[in-house]
Amino acid sequence: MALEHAILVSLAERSASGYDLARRFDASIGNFWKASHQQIYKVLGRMEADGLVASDVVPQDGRPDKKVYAITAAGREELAAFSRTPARPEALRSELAVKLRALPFGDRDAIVTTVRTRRAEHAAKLAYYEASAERYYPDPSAVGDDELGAWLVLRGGILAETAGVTWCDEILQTLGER
Amino acid sequence: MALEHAILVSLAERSASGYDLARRFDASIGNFWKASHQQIYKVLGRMEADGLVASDVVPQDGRPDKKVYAITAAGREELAAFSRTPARPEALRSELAVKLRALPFGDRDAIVTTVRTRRAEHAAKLAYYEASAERYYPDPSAVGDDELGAWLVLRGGILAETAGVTWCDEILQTLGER
DNA sequence: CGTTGCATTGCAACTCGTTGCATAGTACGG
DNA sequence: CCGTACTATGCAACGAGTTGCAATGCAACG
Repeated sequence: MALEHAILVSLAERSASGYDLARRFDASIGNFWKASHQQIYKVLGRMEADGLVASDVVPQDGRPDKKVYAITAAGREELAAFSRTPARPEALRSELAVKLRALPFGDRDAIVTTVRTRRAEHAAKLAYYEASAERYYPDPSAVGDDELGAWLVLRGGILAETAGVTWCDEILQTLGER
Repeated sequence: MALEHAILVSLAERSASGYDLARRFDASIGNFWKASHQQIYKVLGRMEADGLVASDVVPQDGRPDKKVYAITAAGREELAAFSRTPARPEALRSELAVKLRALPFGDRDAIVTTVRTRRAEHAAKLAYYEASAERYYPDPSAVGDDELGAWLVLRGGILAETAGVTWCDEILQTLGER
């Protein structure tokens, strides 16, 4: 389970409440690892029971209390141990691929529409990633050592989304020709 | 749930037993949608109860009996309906990305080793896809209409694996320089 | 003859993640 | 004043998928 480790990374960078984490997952970290707030609360509870994180209730005025979580020494150890385990090959699951193979048995126009939508999604993410890169790392050779991971992940996102756009274009062109 | 639909596609192309399906998923279809044999048997059972597939026990000599599944009319309808529904955005999950963000808190050398392994996996898959393309579709402009889906999926695999290799190379180069 | 491996089906227990719902106070626009 | 939206936490039920195990019989290897 890598959600646990994604949370540990996020908390190692900065302590946060479950709510904060959910928003971070919606933004930066969620670009490569999605999680709903329910899942985050659930996992945080177990992680606290396991001693990987510790919480501190912070009262606020005008708002509900916050439970701010911080990573513990055991959590840092777990994170280091995680970095030492080899990543197992990722199971890729492409619903679009299933739909494409369903071409002879399905509705061609509907599938084309789906591909167009998918293309737009890839293009939007790509634009977002490129804007982030431009904004935070205008000079790639000057990226600090502690930002290196984030920068490389961003690069991965750009490469993946570019490939996604290219694929969709190829599909649309091929299907358009026939 | 798209496993159901991947099975329907596979059975629409040709009837098969659960065991056969598991092997197909290990080979062609599994390149974009993995499934274990247990999962396949479970889903097949439910699909039969739902009337999407029908089974026929075929005795064999020297081997256990086979339960050969065929798609039903209702199954074909379901497949057509599936092709009409828009695919929802895929949640990408990259364990490698989590490890990269863990760089400042983990073991750099171990992460580099992981990336090397991952690069080799991407390269192997890419070589396999390219060999398949060369073998089955030597002339892309001559791909038949009924093979179109499979061909486009193969192209998607090639694009994705190429992007994976490129990403790994970038990571290794960047980390090697520092 | 024993072991390993293939062919074939399946169950049980578990983890991971999703969906839907509940609660509760504050703030803001119409 | 009413509805909507944001901050904040969480439970319950379900569905999807993994891991581990079991059974049976044949073939091939050593």
